[in-house]
Amino acid sequence: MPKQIVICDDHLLFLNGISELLKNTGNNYGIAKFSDVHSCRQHLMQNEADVFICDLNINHFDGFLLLEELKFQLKNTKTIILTAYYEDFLIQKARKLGVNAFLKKETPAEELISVIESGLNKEFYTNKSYKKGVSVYSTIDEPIINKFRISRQEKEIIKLIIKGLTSKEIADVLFISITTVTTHRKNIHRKLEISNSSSLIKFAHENNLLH
Amino acid sequence: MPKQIVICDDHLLFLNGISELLKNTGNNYGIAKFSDVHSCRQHLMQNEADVFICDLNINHFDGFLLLEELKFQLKNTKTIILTAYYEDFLIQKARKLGVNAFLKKETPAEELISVIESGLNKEFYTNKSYKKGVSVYSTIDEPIINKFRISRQEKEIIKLIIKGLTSKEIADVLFISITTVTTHRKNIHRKLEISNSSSLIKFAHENNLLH
DNA sequence: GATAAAATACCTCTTAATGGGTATTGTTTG
DNA sequence: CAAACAATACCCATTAAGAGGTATTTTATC
Repeated sequence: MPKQIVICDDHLLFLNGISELLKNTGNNYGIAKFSDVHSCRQHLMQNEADVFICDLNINHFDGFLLLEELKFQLKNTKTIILTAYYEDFLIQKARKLGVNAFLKKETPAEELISVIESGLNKEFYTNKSYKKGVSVYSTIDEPIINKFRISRQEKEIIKLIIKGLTSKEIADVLFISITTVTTHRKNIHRKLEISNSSSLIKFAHENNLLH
Repeated sequence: MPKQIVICDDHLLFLNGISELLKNTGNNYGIAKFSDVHSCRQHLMQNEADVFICDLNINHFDGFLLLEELKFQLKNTKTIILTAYYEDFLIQKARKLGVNAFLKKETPAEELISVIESGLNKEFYTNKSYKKGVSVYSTIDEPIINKFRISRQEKEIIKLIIKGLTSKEIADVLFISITTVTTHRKNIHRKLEISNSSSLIKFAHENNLLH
């Protein structure tokens, strides 16, 4: 199930840029983007979002106001403030408002994605260089792929399965025998404790091991 | 020959976002991105760029200074200032400095690309409606499912396939015969012009039809 | 150089999926 | 009320995938 992400930022290039960025993570996010508060509010009142990312200063409209207004609609939504203004009092205000994360726009994409992907809990996250006694999302999970000891070639085959290739086609593009592909698929299934390719693809998507 | 574009902005998300945006235009741009002035300067002194996009305020370093410093290296380069600060005096300053365009970050991607693609001349461009300030923009990626005439039950079955269920299991949870499930799968394949469940899942993810 | 891990490949058997049909019963809609 | 669509269900045959093995070669790694 892809996460539904709503982004509100009046910087169109930023809005489109971040949207492309998230689309290309392979996480298959459903993305709704808004550059004005009004249509964004309307959307959030009618649709449940998993993640809501917003700027603080959207066409001179206070992002905090929007968050307060939509407090009820956003109770099951991870809220992330993404802004150029990272003053301590703003961070504290966000925290009190129940915002889940406060990120500056200098944040590396990896960090943003890890915040998006971490479970919705009631902890508060902000960029590490600005933590002052605030709790930080505890773990940036090390690649699950290592945990399951999926090898390079196995990973390669997973990618091709996800692309929709059959074992025969995979054998052809990797210049190996179809029986070898079969063996790899078998080993992958054993390691991940699954028994069909749909579950494999599900696993791959959930654990973000697709590039 | 693909255009070589150099981008300098300390907002990493913006930097990466805009980079993805430009990569996905199909214009085959060569893109070098920098979040600090020093490595950017070094790059520009050694490599010729077709387009140089920079912020004015890169880690508190004045973008104008960088442009002045590199005036000689940039004589054949289209220079674009892309910034959140669009004060009149900044625009005039940029103009005097020989900058080719001054864009605010609210600029639509199309406008940026058209500036990049327009020939290098000595004219000066800035956003036409920059006094008005209100650029409204919102899109929600509309379900492609209607286009392919996937029915409610077919969609239900797609969702269960994605969950990793077999036809037998799907039949059980939907209280229908396994042959019915088979028929539905067949019809789905025909409509989407695919021939295995991996491709189906890929399609579903790409077109965001899983919720 | 020994050992472990990875990659290769085959055999056999079973189960699942796919693609070609046909056909009945509702449901919706112009 | 027809016509179109959706949902149901079965037949047939073929192909693909999955699960149990075994086994050789190549590649790291200690």
